[in-house]
Amino acid sequence: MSEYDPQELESKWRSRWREQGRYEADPAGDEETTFVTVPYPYPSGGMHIGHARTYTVPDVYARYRRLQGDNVLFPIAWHVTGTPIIGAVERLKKGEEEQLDVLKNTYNVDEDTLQDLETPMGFARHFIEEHYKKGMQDLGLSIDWRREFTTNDDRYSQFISWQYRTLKERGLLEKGLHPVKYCTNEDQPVTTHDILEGEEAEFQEYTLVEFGATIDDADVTVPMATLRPETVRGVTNAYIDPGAEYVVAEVDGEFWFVSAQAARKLDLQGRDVEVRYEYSGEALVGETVTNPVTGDEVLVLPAGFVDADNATGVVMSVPAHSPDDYLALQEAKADDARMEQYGIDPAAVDAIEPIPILDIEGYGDIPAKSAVEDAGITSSEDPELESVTQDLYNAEFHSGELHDDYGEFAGGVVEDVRDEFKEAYLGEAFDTMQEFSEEVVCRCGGDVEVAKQDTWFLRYNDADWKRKAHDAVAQLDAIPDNTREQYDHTVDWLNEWPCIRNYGLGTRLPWDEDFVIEPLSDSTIYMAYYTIAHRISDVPVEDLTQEFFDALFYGADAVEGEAPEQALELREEWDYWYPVDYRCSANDLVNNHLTFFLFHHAELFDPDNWPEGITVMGMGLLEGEKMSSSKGHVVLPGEAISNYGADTVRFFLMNSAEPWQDYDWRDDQVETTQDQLERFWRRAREVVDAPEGDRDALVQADRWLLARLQETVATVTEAMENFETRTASQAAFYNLEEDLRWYRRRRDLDAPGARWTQRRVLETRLKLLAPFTPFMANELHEDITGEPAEDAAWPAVDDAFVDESVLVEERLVEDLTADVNDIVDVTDTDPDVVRVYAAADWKYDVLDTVRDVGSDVGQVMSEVMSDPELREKGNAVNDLAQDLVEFVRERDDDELDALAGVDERDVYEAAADFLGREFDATVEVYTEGGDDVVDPADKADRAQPYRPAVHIE
RNA sequence: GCGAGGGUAGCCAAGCCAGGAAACGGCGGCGGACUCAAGAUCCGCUCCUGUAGAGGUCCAAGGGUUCAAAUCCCUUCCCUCGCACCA
Repeated sequence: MSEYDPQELESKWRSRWREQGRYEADPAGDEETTFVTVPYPYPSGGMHIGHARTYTVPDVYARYRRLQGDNVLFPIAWHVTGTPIIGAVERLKKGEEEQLDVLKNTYNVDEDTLQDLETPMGFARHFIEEHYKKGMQDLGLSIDWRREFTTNDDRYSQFISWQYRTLKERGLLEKGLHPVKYCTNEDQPVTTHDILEGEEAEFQEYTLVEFGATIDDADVTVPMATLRPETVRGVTNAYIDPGAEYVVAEVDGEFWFVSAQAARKLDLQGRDVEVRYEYSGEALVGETVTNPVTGDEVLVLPAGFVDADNATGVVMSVPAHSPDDYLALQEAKADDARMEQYGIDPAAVDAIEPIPILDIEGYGDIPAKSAVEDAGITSSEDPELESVTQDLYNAEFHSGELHDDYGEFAGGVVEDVRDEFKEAYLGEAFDTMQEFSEEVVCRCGGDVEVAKQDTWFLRYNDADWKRKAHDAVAQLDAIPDNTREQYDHTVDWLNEWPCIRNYGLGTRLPWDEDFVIEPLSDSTIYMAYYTIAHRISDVPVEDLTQEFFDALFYGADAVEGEAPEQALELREEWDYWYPVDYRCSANDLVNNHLTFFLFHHAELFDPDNWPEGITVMGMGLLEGEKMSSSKGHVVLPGEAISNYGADTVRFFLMNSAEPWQDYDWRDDQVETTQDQLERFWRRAREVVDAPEGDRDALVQADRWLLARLQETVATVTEAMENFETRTASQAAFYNLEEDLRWYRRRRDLDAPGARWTQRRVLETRLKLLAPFTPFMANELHEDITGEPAEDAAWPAVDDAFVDESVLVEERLVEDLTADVNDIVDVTDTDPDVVRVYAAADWKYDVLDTVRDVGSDVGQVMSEVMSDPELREKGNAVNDLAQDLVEFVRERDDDELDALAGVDERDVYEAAADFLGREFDATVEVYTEGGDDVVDPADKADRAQPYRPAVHIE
């Protein structure tokens, strides 16, 4: 194959790998093992180029470790747990346009196939086979395909059941009430995907301040909802919507006056609610209510802005700290008629004054007043009010200091004391209820409310468990290293995690089949399942008992009586591969999946089997923008590969950024990459087809290139160890290419020594590139040596070619060439003669002195001036010493030592022919002050050690 | 707001941890070589000034430490990601 035809080349290697089962890995001798994993894909849609990188990073590492002689396992499976696939199928069955558009136009599903997608597993199967699996195979991922499974498989479920029974036995699962999104129309919990409006809504916990009131001669509680419980001492009055429906309901045995909607919500939130009487809001207007904290009696005023459908429908007013309340109070004071209409004495309203409860810098004594006045706001309709309010709330939260009457909380900053303050009154003056931050509507059109449901939690807040998780973080190779603190932070921050859902694919909770274990909770230790996935199918499902997995993971001693033999056989597989060496994953999973992964390993396995490393990956952009399958803004791997070839796609993805950095797929850049690979191919073919050459005929330029090659090998190897795919591929491809560019100028490429050198460089380079562009590299390597690169060994630095002095010598020639070039450029002359003057001997003596004495110019001078011969030269020595101090400072000792062994004049004489060709001129080399020196322009004395003077004419 | 990361020439991007070169590469642009021509390839230039390899001004902004700062410290501004029951 002489033309570069990636499609033909790549399909040939794909079938070869498939036929050979090339990447099927089994326990063998006692060689090193490497086990890399990547989160199994979720096939609720197709694969795009962003996924391609996620899977290529571990593949590149896997291929690298194989070249290093490891037995490498790289498996994959399919995550189908949960509701997204089910949701997608439902939208398809309903004939939703957007969904059909994505399926047909983005993922090219044809009309006939659509009906196969109408069952969840049918849907998943389609995307697994037609997109993910095909995409992965086209990319040339070195996956052991015998081990694939889905998380809906019976045997997998038995494994997950074992995990959850074990956690329950260890007290790490707990049952409790938890807020969920609940559709009041369908009477069931809903997920984000079911929500039409308010997808971003958050759960908010309101504090209910239990004011006392008397209604129809009966004592009732009027719970007023607030997000700022600490303002309770600043309440001057309350507001209610006089036209809305309210009720007195018995809530957990107490009589509460709340809006009709609030009574229903409280019912959903696990309260025992019985509605006893119905009222309109007006019933409370003009009454007084008693502040449970201060004992103050305050007036209830009518207000249209109160929303009976938010929280309890009754709010307390804190005009000193809420711009809204302040303005509402001003408006109430100004509207005597309205007050009278509700039977309220306007004088009583006029008497209401704001009560400040905290101090903040930058605002007056009454912050809400000064905030409103400074902004020139006079009406509650002013659009600027919202941002003024937000600013004040932020300022109060972060820097407001509570007044003295707050007792133990006095002087405290709101941010620090709010929760404690609230805690102190809970059960007495305070209660709580949940509410969304915005309105939420179900796709069915029904109203979604917060409901509390019995749920099972994973107790990530367990102190012992947290400690073990921290230990797992501590022994982890976190790549990049700054992710380590993110794991620690997440471990500390994680609280109880509800680990079940009401419906969806996956594993049923073993002791309560109504619930299914949710996706982030059934994917924490499944890497262990890979080690046995291809053999566990020989075990009948019913034999996969608790004892079976106990024996498998904890050994024969962990079970009473005879351990199942098959379990012990599988245990050997597990022992052989575990632990996971590296898990490669997206950086947005640090906060949940990856930390869960650490938690569960830390609990269920010994430290020896804890994960050894995690590499996180950055986001992919497409032409500078976020990819989005719903907008069709994606590139499918299949398209990219058929346009450019898999090697180009892989190389671009690995080379454009390090794995943890964000990268940008840009078509023009990918095209350039393809051109570069094609150029590489052409050049490589020339070398392959040329005679082998002769190692004994090496000259300076050959030794230089071979020395550079050794540096490259060292750089690439170190980078590969650290997952620095960009550094590695840049060094192996671009940096070496630059060296070759110089080499081609310097050397007659047909000379036997050059032939040998080029072959050696190519062969080594193909091995270095094999993890990145396996198709091309294997093909060329096989052409040149008879075996594919992947069957060879990773190159080691060859000491025979490590040569610092040849490197510095060549550097002198490069510098000289660049200098002459500069002069030619600036003077705009085409030289006939180039004269090069190496520095006089005494100048090297000054250099030696500088090296001995150090960088203090004064000291260097006094040393130098003690030599009478040098003293004669006066200023020239002074200038030189200054320059040489700089020169020495900028170089390390190795380089200076190497330079010290170089005879500059010899180097320039040897390069004279080359320079002559470069500039089409005669090149003459002299030594400054030599007997034969020809120096018409008086340039020679400008020579410095390793910086020859130059004259052109 | 909290946690993490970032702001480098027209664009992408390295250097920053271990201070010492107008600052690696690539793309784009300009000029030249080769060619009938195009493509490919090769060479040079691409912050400002400059007919001798130089000088000047630079790494978000401002201040500081140092003989020396893109790099260390402080302040400010801006951007990205995450902040949970979505996977």
